[in-house]
Amino acid sequence: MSTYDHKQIEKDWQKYWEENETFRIEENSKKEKFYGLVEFPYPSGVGLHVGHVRAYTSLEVIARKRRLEGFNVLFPIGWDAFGLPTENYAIKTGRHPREVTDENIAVFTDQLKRIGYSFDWSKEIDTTDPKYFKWTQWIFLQLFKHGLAFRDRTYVNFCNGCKVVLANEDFRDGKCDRCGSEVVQLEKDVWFLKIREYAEKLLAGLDDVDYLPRIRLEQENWIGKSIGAEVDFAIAGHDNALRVFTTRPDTLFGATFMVIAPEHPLIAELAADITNMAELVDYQEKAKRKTEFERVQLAKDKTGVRILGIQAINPVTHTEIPIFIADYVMMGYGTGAIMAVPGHDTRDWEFATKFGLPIIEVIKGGDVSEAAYTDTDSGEMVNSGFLNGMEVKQAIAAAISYLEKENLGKQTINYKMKDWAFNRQRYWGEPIPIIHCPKCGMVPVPENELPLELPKVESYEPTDNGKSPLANIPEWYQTTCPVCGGPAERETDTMPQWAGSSWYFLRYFDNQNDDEFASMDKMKYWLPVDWYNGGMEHVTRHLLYSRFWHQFLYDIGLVPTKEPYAKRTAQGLILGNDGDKMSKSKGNVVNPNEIIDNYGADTLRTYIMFIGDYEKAAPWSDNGAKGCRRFLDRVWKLQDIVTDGEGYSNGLETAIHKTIKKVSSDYEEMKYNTAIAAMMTLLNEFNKQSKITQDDLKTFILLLYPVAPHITSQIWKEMKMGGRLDQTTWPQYDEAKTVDNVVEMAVQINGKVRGTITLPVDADKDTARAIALSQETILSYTQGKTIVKEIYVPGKIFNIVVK
RNA sequence: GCGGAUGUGGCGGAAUUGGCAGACGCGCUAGACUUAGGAUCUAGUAUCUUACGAUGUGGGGGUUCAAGUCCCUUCAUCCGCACCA
Repeated sequence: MSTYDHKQIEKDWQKYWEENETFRIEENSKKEKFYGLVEFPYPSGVGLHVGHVRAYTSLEVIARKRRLEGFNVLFPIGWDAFGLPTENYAIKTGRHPREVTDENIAVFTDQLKRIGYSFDWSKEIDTTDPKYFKWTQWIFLQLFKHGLAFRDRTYVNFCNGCKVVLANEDFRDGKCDRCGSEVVQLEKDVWFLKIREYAEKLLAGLDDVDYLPRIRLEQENWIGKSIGAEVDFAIAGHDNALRVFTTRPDTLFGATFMVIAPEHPLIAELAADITNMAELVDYQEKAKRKTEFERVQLAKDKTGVRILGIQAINPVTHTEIPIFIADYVMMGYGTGAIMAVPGHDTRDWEFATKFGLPIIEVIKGGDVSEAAYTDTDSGEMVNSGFLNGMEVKQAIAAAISYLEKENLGKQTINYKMKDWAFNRQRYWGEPIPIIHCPKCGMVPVPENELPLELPKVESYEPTDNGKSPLANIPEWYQTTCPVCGGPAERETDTMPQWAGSSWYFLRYFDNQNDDEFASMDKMKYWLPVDWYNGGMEHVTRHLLYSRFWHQFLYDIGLVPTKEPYAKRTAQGLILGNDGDKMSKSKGNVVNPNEIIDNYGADTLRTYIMFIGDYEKAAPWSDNGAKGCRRFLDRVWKLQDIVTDGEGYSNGLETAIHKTIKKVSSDYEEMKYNTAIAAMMTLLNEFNKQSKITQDDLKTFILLLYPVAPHITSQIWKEMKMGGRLDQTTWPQYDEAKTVDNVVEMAVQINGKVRGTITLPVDADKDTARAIALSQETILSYTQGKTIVKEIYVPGKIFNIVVK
């Protein structure tokens, strides 16, 4: 027998698959399809991470299995290649991002091929390819034309290091996610997409798909729906009303003051009546200088300023109450104003205590002089006029119907999710295809002029004022208006990185199409994605953004399914061997290439699938990887013990049928670790037998093939098992043959195991008792005692209760 | 603060509807083969105990013939959201 030379074997088979186009999809196939999608990588300079390997190998296993099950399988890969790291690197080294990107893609491609993934490379896509982003821009224009893209002047988060405006999601703790620099507030005109209009659809759509529960939950939290009421508080002596959002209209009688966000427009509206304007402006200035992080995280001590000169009127008690500005109220949520109920809200209670404001108990149960009483999901209303004596739920309904009857308010739904800040002030992104005309306003670039490409320039460094580098290139941004023909300027912002990934799954199966982003016929065949796997870090933003685009495209009749992904799963992190998150600074990064060189791609794949519970984080272990190499060595050596004989060996038949069943279902449930454990167990059985038939080995090889395709293909070839392994069919099991005829069963006395008996699986209780009591040790426990009860579960347990 | 999850050997982790806890792998121990072993093979490996046996799935309590699994309570860790009105 030849030796297991992983380098040669893997090289040979990768070449064979490439030359034979083994994994190319069938066009116009009558076969049932399977679309397995993995999150396409950002091709960074550092190369592939073992985390990618975990994410990709799982669906790789499913894809290879599906092909053997007769499906037409689409398992594609591409590049999410716009983005800051490439641009930053390009600036640093004075090279063009295009060049850097191509280089990185080449590195990633080589690595993915060396792992032996069964991607259909003819369907590769690249978000930075003009032929691709033509359609990203085109979809943006459809959003614009349907009123879902708009510009608004707001305060944005500007990173001093990257010189770029960040979405709320792109920084944490006041520091930029990418460079760690401080993030400050800057006023700017930016693009938004109205994802909030799709909040309800995005929630409802979750009922039609199969996402892991924790994924669904994170999406629901992110959308953050809450049902409450909007209530108008009149301003004494004015026609103006101050509108608040509250989830607890039942506590209206306890509202003793109001708080509005520092940016609230009411201040400007009533400036004439306000007597302490200077003080308010001072507070506004201070608030503006705080980042959102400081307002939220650091401002534990409530600050605020009372607005002098105006008073609100509580619509149910008709008493005049003061109005404050305070930065614990956010302009971005609800109406930017609240009615403060200090008796039952901790923040309001702190504020009221600090400013000496009245605190009224309206729900029985606590002591509001000591602390806010917030255990108020139920309880009895007090001090609340017509609500007195009611239960909370009843009171909420009663309050709302009162407000609606009196025209003071109405039931309202609010969402935490904000509109999607859709812009970057950088070079390496899709240009937003809009032209600003002094006469016609914002005009879309005509669709036949797409793609709107980036100018080829020397300098693409960011400006200091928060404008895109494109704003430094007059020959690019100076243009004529497509409507009036007059001089006009192009939008110089580019799209955020989330853009290209919001629709990429629609492009794979029709990646050469220049007339439409994808043909309807092909979409009708391939959509939806049957199974989408990726990281937990993308289950809110990316998943919601792409579902939003897809639902929009569905609404305008351009895609055939409401939801893009039928099923979504997520893998756990792979940690360094010290149990910490892998990072360069900790020096605990595992390079997949090293494993491939030393042990082979099959070992890498097997170990990463074996490492632990797929959904949980697991620390890398070099010894664990070595153990998997040992396993494959032992698999290779099975060739030595194959002897003549048809079918399965007598002593192995049940074990083989059991293993087929277990491996088949474990793969589907992403329990790769136990599937591999089951194959290891079967291997041990084989070796105990010291000889096996060709059919024993054949089934084993097929089960292992999706995980370790190179070694299994080679064994298949060397053992002359017939035809091509990649064209054979997945092994079947016979349910009847998965159960042992004779079982070993524990015998318990009073619930404690005192011995085991061997008996036919379908033996009755009397038989079991006879065999059990024929054993001395068991008899010694029953002698002199009375058997009061016998529990016999065939095939499981025999428990004798004695007194 | 709110929401979710997870606690099992020295380590990663297994355990249908409650039915022999610790599968499988790592590590470790002993032996075999070897010039050698950081290769390979064989055997062993939860804890306490000389043994019989007892104990054991974060802690405490409960249901049951039987609990890692069900119920109550408590602690710890991780993740998500977070002055969200």
